Amino acid sequence: MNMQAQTRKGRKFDQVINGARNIFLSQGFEGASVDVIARQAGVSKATLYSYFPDKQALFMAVLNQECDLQRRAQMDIEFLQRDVRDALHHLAYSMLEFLMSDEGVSIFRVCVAEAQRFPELGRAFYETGPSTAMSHVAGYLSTPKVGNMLDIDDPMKAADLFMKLCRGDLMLRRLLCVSSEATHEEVSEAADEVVATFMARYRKA
Amino acid sequence: MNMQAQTRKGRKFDQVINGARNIFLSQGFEGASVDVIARQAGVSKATLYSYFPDKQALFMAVLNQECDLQRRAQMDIEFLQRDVRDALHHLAYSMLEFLMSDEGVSIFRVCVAEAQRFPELGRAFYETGPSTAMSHVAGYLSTPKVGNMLDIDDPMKAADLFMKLCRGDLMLRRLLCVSSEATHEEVSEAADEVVATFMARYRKA
DNA sequence: CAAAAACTGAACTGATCGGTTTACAATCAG
DNA sequence: CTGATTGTAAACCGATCAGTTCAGTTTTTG
Repeated sequence: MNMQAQTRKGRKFDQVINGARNIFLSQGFEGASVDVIARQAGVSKATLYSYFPDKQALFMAVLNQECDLQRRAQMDIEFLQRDVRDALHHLAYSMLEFLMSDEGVSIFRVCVAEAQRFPELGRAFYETGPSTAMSHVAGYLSTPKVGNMLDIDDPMKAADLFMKLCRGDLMLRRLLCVSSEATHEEVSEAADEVVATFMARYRKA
Repeated sequence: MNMQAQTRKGRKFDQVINGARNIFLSQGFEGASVDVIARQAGVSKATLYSYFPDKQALFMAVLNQECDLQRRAQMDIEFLQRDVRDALHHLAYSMLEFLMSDEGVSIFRVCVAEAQRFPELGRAFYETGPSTAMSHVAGYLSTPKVGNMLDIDDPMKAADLFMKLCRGDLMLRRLLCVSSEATHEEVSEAADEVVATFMARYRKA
């Protein structure tokens, strides 16, 4: 039997979560009405409430799932066997691509907006998102291959710098809806700048 | 007569704006109820509605005022007659202090949260806040005094870097309510790091 | 002091919200 | 087929919300 997960508690579970995801990420918590979520999910309100005790629980479930997605998305950073400069560029590029995507911007926006109302949420997002990403980068920066090329005393601090460099004006403009999705060229150029600055800061004396 | 400004249209105008500011900045737009705002302002709801046609107009008025404050706060960055390294440190420190303050975090949070719902808002905040700040920094970086010390080809790009360096993990943790207000030591240390990285990137060849 | 302007408090409207209930239909397991 | 599970649609509840109204009080002004 391969239906142990699908039929866990009802057929429409995924519909509910996905519908809620769409609405919450675009409207925020207060802005999203349960009726609209149910309609978007193609599900009756009663069904929705048979899965989740209340709106808040549904919200947290959506964000938790999103945090898991974030976590998994960072796993493919591991194949960094190449030249250090190339690897850093690849790292910066894929990080920028996620940060600038509609999905990345939406999640970040919602988490920042609701962090006060839902204290656990902000922490959970930080841990599964930026924090683990930073750890991964720090891990790579501790590699002997990198050590041969750059003079990094504090890998965590260096990883923080690397991520700072990725969150520039480009991302700010997206968060504030000043500009829409960036072109591949803009992103690649930004990644170049990240690498240039990072290597300048940690070049061997 | 010194009451030309106080009595412009009614005595309670400032009370209304200040009350609304408190509630909007801490609760967001949807989360703030007009009754609560009126109570916080020490004013009747009827009075509030005699000043502003609706909740949205009040919200925009508050944020516009806040943008003006931001603009004015950056004017005192001008006294930069000292040593370049000192000036950059001073710049970074005061910028970090604002970014990390309760006020700075609240404004940023609300603007990011409501940028989709109020398209003008995101742009207005970006222009009066980060954008003008960046221009000011770029202006300073174009100074001959700086030119003697550093090799800056594109001042705007350099200013973007400078500001990126200020928005690090420290600020992210505040936005997501992972940690509360930072100590002066942390801020000063962060400012050191900003200057070190910036000067490494743009050192004379 | 007197008239005008500003303000109050409370009641009220109509809409929307989160959440529940009910009476019924579809699906599925044995 | 049968009976239990799962889902639906719509009405419904109490609360809250933005915004209005109004009769009466306070403040300003001349």
